[in-house]
Amino acid sequence: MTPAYASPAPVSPALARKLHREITTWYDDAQRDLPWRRPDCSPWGVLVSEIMLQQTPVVRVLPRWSEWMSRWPGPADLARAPVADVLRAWDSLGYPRRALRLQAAARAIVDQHDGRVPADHGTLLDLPGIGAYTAAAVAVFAFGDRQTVIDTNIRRVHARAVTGTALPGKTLTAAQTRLADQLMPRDRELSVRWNQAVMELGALVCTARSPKCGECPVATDCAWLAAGSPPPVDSPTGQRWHGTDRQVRGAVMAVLRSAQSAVPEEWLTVAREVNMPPGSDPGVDRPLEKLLALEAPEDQRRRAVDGLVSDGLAVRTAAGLTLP
DNA sequence: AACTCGTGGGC
DNA sequence: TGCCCAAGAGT
Repeated sequence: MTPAYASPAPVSPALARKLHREITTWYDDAQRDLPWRRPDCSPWGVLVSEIMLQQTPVVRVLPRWSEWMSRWPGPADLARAPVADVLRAWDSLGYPRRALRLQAAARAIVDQHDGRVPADHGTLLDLPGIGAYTAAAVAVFAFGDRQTVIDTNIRRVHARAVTGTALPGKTLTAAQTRLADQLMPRDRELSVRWNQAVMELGALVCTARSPKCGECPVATDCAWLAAGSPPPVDSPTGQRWHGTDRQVRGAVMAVLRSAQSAVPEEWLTVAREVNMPPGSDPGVDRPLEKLLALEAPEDQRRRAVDGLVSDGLAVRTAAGLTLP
């Protein structure tokens, strides 16, 4: 009986060892000098970087991470910070509830783990905002554990080099997890470098668009290249961004971050012809104009505001909306 | 399993 | 310009 699910062809130990050698050797020279990779970076610094890097490019994270770490060097520092300060420090990194969850994780670390970042994968998984990827990443990069790290870069490298497809698809499959496990070096220290190296290869060379196959250390092993670099099978187009609740939420959050005082809710929900607010609150004018310029009806704006309130990203007061 | 949740840069 | 993408998590 053939199982109903597709099982990946096993990777020969010889090929696996060749990939380990070629990619980790490449990494020794090519790796970027990122602050959260330095030996003196604390586990907390690694955790903060991993949360910020969720769906957010490295170049945008770098300055925010540095400010964040000098302001809140440890979990206890962040745990006692005002939420509004946290959301303003998050700035425009996007997905601001990550900032809320990071602070919730800091409080859990203080309350339940004596103020120290847990080293155990399962314990990390229980913290808010930490899923399978981030738990593995912290266990590996902060504590040198042997865990299989699977992010979008690693999935793409595996898809091309081993499976022979251009892109891995949107969701992580069980077959991809099995393949990643198969490819993991048995040796703990090598496995740590392997995780780092494959991720870096995906970020710098084996990129989603215009991969630099001429610079790839495993070009001669690559199943996708050998197959003639077939184009990706087109995936269903996702939701448009223009005119969505998300766009409105983002614009409202930008107003609240820049506001010195509560913002009347009508300013945030009116669709057109607003009496532009008096310039008494310098800084809000620009984000307020951007919000107003969006093509979104009032009911959508109200829905977006309600969503922010129910997510704890904003609070209603008598004077209007503010950060928590 | 399919959706939601921000933001800005590249092509 | 419009679309795709970036060290995902939670529901």
